[in-house]
Amino acid sequence: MAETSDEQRLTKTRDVSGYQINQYEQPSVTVDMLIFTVTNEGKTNYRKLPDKVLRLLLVKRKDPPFIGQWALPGGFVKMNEGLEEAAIRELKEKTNIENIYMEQLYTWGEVGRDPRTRVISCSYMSLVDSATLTVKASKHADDAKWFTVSSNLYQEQKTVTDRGMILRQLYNLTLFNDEEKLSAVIKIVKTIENKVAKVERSIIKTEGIAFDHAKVIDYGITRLRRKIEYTDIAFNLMPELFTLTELQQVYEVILDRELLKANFRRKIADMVVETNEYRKDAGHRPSKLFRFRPEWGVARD
Amino acid sequence: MAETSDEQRLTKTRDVSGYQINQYEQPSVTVDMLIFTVTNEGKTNYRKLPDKVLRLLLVKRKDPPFIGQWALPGGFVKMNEGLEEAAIRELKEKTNIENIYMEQLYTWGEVGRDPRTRVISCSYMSLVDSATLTVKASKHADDAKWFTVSSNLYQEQKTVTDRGMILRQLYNLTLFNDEEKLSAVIKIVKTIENKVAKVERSIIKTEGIAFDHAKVIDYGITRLRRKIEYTDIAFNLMPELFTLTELQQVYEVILDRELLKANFRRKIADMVVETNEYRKDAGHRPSKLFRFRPEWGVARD
DNA sequence: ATAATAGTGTCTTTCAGACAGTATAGT
DNA sequence: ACTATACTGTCTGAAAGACACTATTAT
Repeated sequence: MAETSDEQRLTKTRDVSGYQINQYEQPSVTVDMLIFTVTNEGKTNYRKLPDKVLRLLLVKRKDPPFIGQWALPGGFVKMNEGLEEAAIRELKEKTNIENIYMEQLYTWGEVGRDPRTRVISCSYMSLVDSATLTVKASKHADDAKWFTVSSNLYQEQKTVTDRGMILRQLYNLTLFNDEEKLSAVIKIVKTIENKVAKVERSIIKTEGIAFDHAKVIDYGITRLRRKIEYTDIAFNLMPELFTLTELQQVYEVILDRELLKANFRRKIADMVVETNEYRKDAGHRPSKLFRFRPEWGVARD
Repeated sequence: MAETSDEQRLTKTRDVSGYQINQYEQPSVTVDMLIFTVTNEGKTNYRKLPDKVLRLLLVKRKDPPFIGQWALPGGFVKMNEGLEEAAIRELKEKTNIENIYMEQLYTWGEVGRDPRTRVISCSYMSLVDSATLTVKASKHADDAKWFTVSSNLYQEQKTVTDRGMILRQLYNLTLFNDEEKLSAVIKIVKTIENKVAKVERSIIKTEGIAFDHAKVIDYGITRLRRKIEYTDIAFNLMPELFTLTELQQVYEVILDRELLKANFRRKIADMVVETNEYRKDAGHRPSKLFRFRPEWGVARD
C-alpha cells in the first residue's frame, strides 16, 4: 500500500467526472457464502435412528454465464459496506438468519475465474442449526436449494524427488438433492521443494457447478473437517438440546468416518452440560439430553 | 455471485466510454505482505551463542496519509494479475526473492481502513531465510527496513455471562531497529454467546504504524505461532544446514517461551536429517549440523 | 424375548512435560 | 580446571485408540 503510484491512482479514482475515471480499472469484489447445516435423513425402521447428512445451500443461476447451473450464494460488496457486513447481509437475504457462526475462509483472485470480467471473491463459511431454519430461503426463494454434500479422497500418489516431494490427491465432490445431482473432481497437489511447501487446488471436472465454486466448496469442507477437531464449532450445527449420539453423528458425517462412542464422549465431555431431560419413545433405552457449555473454551482462529 | 444485478452491473462496467462507466464504483484491491525472517543478534561473549530475533520488513511512507510512518509492503492488484501473482511480484520487488514460502493470511475489508477511499487488502505471509537475503531491499531500497518484532499478551479478562462468555485480551506489539521504535496495542475480544463464537480485533493505540497494519501484523504473528506448532514452516526460516539448538531458538523466539531441549529434539526428530558436519570453534562442544527432511510430511492448510 | 440404542470401565500405546545426567570442545 | 553448550535417558501423567461390558426402553 505504500507504492509510489498510490497517490496518482487514488486521486484519479476520486475524480468524479470525465474519461479519466476508469484509467485504473478495478477488479470487482464479491463475497461467496458457504452455508452448511446438518439434517436428519430417512428413518427406515421404527427403532433405528435417522441418519444425518451435511447440507450446503446453493442458488440456481438465471443468467449467463453458467445459466441453469448452481452457484454459491453471494453478491457484490457495496462501496460503503465492509466485507463481513456484506457476508452478513447475504446470509440474512438467503436464509433469513442472523447472529450465526461465520468465518472468513479464503479469497479467490485468479484472473480467469469469471468469464465476464475480473472478479475477486472472498468466501465465508457459516454453520447453522437446521431447526432454526424457518424458511428455506426468503424472497429470492425458489432458486435456492439445499444439497447433500460430500467430498472423498479417491486417489493419492506420493513421489519423493531429490529435493523434496510431491503429493497428488484427487477428491470427488458430490452434491445432490431430490431433483439435482452435481459433481466435480478436484485435484490437490502438495509439494515440498527445498523446504518450500505449496498447495495447489484445481478443478479437473465440474458438472452443474458454476464458476470455480466446486473448488471453493471443497476447500470449505476441508477447513470444516480440520476445525471440528480442535474447536467447538460443531455446536453451531446443533439445536439447543441434543443427545450425545446426535452430536457424535454430526462429527461422523463431517469427518466421514466412524468414531468410537466411549472415546468420543470422553473428548467432548468438558464442552457439554447434562440436563434432566431425556429423548424417549424411541424403541430403546432413552438418552439424556445435553446442552453446550459455553464457558468451556473460547473462539480460536 | 448469482444476484439479479449481476448482468447489469457487469455489462456497465465493460462499457468503456461515457459517464456510466463508474456507476458501480469498485473498491480498490491491494495485497499486503508480511515478510518475516529470523536473524542473529549480538554475541556478547566469545563462548555464548548469539540470540535470535524475529524480524519483519516495513517500508516508510513517502506520501500522505500516514506520511513518514511505516507500512507493510504491498500494492495494488493489477487487472490482469492474480492475487497470488501480485503477492509474488511484490515480494520479488521488495526482497528480490522468489520461490519462497507464502500463504494467504486474511482479507481486510472494513470501510474506514484507508482514509482516502475504499481499499480491500488481502494479506500474505512469507518466511525467508535471512542468509539468502542478498540485498536489504532492491531499487525501492532505502525506504525499506527490517524491524525486530514481538507481540505479548499483557492483560486478560474473562467474564462468564448467562448465555456464554467474553474474553478480552490486550496485546502489546513492538517493532524496533537501530533508528526507529514503533508500537501498538491490539485488543482482541473473543465471545461466545448462544454457541456462536466470534473474534474481534481492534487497534487501541498505534504509534508510527500506518493504516490498520498493526492489526494485520499482530494477526500474522498469531498465525505464525499457531502454525509453527503443527507444521514444518519453521524450516523456511532456516539456512540449508543448521544445528538443533539454532532450530530450537527459532521456535523459542516465535513462540516467545523457552522449550526443554530433550523434548524439543524428540518432537522435531523426524523432520531433520543428520549430516557429518559440525559447527566448531565455539568455545564448547561442537554441534552436529542437520538439514530439513522434506519427505517427512506434507504441506497443510 | 429381542432389537436397537445408551452408557461405562479399563487396558494399552503414544506423546508431552520435567528433570537429571553425561560428553566435549576452547581458553 | 572451567565455562558454556551438546546430547541422552528415563520417570511421570495425560490423552488417544481399542474393546468389552452393562443398562434400558418399545414392541
